[in-house]
Amino acid sequence: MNIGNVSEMSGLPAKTSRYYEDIGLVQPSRRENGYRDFAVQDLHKLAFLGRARSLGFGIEECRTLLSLYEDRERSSADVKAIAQSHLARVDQKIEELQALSATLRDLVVRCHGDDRPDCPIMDDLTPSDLAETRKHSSGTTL
Amino acid sequence: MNIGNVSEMSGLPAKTSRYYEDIGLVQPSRRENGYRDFAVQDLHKLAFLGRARSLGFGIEECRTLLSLYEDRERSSADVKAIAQSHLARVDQKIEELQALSATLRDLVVRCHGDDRPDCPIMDDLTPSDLAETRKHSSGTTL
DNA sequence: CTTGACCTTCCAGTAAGTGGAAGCCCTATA
DNA sequence: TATAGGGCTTCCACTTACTGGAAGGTCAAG
Repeated sequence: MNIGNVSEMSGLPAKTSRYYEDIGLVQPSRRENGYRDFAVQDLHKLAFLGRARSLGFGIEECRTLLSLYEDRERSSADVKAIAQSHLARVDQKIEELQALSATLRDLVVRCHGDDRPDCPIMDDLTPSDLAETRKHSSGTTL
Repeated sequence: MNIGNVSEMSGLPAKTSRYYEDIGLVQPSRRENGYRDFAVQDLHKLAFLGRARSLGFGIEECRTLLSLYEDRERSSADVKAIAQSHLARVDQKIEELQALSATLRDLVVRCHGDDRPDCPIMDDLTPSDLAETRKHSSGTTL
């Protein structure tokens, strides 16, 4: 199967399938002309990866999930543990964003939003206490 | 003021201040020995940037906010518009993550999590309908 | 034979920094 | 005065998970 068909059937862009080969998630064989020749199993793997990625699993988690996926003997506990830790990260991120949303909403409500320079958003961004220690929690990834 | 002091007082790592100089957010002067010499205004700007970043504003938004911050004549409407559009993105992201959380939670609950290979998470990740079109919404940024 | 679609590789760029190496500069102490 | 340390400099590479694009080979149709 050519990469174009795989792309169509898996929903992944061709570039992504090539990238997944680069990082060793799939190993399609090659034809004499150099074209990749994807087996049905590769297609399944790619579709699996697409689903897992759309659920927010990171690439390395996907790699683990994929090895579990291929292991007919794997325990469901292994899979569950990964999903649970991912869920915890997602929920944590939601909390952070909700706090952020509340702050922004408050700022936006308090800002009259006319052509006067006076603005509570700016006031809030302008710190009086410069030595305050702030955590850069916005950098947390999923 | 040396970069170390600025780092301490602004809460930003020294590397970040250098990076912000690289991308033109601050322009500290230099001493004869090549050391950066930050003025109090630079310190204020960096602290402002730290706050704005921790509220999730992107660098380019920060650049705009900073120019508004420096413009004593700017209208609060300009600032409000940026904050509002950012708030909308944050809220959108929260919704996406909540949907994700619900899906993951459901999967985790349904998985018995023992040493049997049978696992609803895997089943769910294994698509029966390969031609289904899925959006890769997980890639949305704030 | 040519056109156009499809395939290949490689390079570069994204966001926003972070880590590390090599090498000055400055100050204090033995 | 020599040296040790800490702070400062630049530059390069790495991070995540791709995506865009250029240059060029392959294939099927007209």
